[in-house]
Amino acid sequence: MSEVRSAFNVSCKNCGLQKICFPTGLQKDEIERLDNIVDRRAPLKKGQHLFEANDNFNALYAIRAGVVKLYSFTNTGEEIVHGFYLPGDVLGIDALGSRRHQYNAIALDTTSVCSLPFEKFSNLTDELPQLNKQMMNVISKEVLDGRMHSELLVRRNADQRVAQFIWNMSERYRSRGYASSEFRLSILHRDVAVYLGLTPETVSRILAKFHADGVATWKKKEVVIHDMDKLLNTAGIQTSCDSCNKATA
Amino acid sequence: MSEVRSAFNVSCKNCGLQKICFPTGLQKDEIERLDNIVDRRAPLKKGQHLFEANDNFNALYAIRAGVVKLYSFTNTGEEIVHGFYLPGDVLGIDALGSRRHQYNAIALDTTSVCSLPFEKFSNLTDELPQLNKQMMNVISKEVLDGRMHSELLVRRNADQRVAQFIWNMSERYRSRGYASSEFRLSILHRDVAVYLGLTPETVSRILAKFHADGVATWKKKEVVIHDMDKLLNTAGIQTSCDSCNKATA
DNA sequence: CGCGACTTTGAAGGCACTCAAACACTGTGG
DNA sequence: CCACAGTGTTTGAGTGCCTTCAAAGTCGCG
Repeated sequence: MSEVRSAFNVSCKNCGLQKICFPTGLQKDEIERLDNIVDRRAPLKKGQHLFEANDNFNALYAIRAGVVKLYSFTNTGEEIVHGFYLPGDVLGIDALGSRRHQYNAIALDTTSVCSLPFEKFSNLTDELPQLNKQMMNVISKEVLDGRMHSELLVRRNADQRVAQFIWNMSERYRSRGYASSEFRLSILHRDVAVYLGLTPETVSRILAKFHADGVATWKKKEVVIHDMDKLLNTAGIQTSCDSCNKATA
Repeated sequence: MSEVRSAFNVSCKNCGLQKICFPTGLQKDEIERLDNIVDRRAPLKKGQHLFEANDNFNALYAIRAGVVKLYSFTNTGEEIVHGFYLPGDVLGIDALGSRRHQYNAIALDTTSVCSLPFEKFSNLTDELPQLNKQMMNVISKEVLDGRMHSELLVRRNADQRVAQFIWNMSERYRSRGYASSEFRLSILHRDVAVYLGLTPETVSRILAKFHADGVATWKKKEVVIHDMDKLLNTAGIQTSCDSCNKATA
């Protein structure tokens, strides 16, 4: 526990997430300036909200540890899950335009965040071109993430959706330097189902099949990928297709 | 024809789309500076690409007249339609991070755009805070648009999707000052189907039903909404639900 | 231990897809 | 001006995937 506690208070320059988060490409003294405006609060407990829809927009949040679910509701009261945010990811982009949060952000596990008061951060981006560029990258990532989500929901069957979700999580852990074929995932199957536009029952059946087929196992928050090729195949992702996105007509 | 031609060369300060596009909130002299960097090209003919996936990112594009479809392909060669862009909308956000376009943008009709060379534009945003803010709004809109698209694809049946699409288009025309219950829509049913994650056959059947039920008619690029309440009802949109997005658990 | 929340498993049904064929519209060339 | 090809739309019949509903099973925590 003390080990975890200490991890909560690391400064940007000593943070292992530099490559993912805002400091990317910044000089040492620039990181220091960023560091100075970062507000490190006490970690959120599981079930606590980082912000809620309609809250005033005060800050961007960089996740240091844990998982956050971004969600809202339809007019009929059904939950919509927009995404899951891992260490190094940035939350709050949804409020940039209106200065009010559009969605709810809830911790799915004990979660620690770095808060970046937007006024100060905005002033800093004016002075540091590299930080401004990185801000663009972060926003751009948010846009592409949304598109990827849509892509997942269009004309992909349930098997492909679940397989792609597992693969995507694996990739995100890999890019952060963690094991990619075996990792802990504090996300309920129920939440994944909603995210993928499926029912919990369907997800359960598919995970059972994946387990039986030796593709991957997801039990009790522990994910193990047994056969990456099979997983990619099930997801409908061929690795050798460079010109797929090229316009043809 | 000469009437159309002249519309292609209007400067920002005389453009009817100020409220939608970048000039929002800018002072007269600021609009002039923006005007100076705008590159107004010859209109695109139907079927011409504004840019294609993997193209270098040179400029943002503001649509002055016409319609543009943003699309790509899955690894299996199926088309994915990300959205349709109307006059006043801004295209090219997808390339902000990587400096390469991620998707293809094709004109669905004769289309005129204002090109904003990104280097110059970027320098200008550094000098004009209001423009920078408006840039944030534009990007933010792109993010929310993506989320709305995902929302449409999750747990909404075919009827609701089509109804919501028609309503959405109607709203977009209304916000631009055009008639909202009767408008021209140069989008193929086929493209709408792909955008909504449906087949053309399904869309056709639903439009036939909407016509029979006196909800709306869409024939030969002409959309007429007969009963807005019925349409909203079919789309599953109740207008009186302020607290729907509020977190409850 | 016992409760609540989540997950698993089974059976039945419906919505949207697939396949197929006819129909309508558009532009082109004879 | 008409014939005709190409593309998009409509309509019908049959099927399959995923949902829905229901109930039992498991996990986590006070």
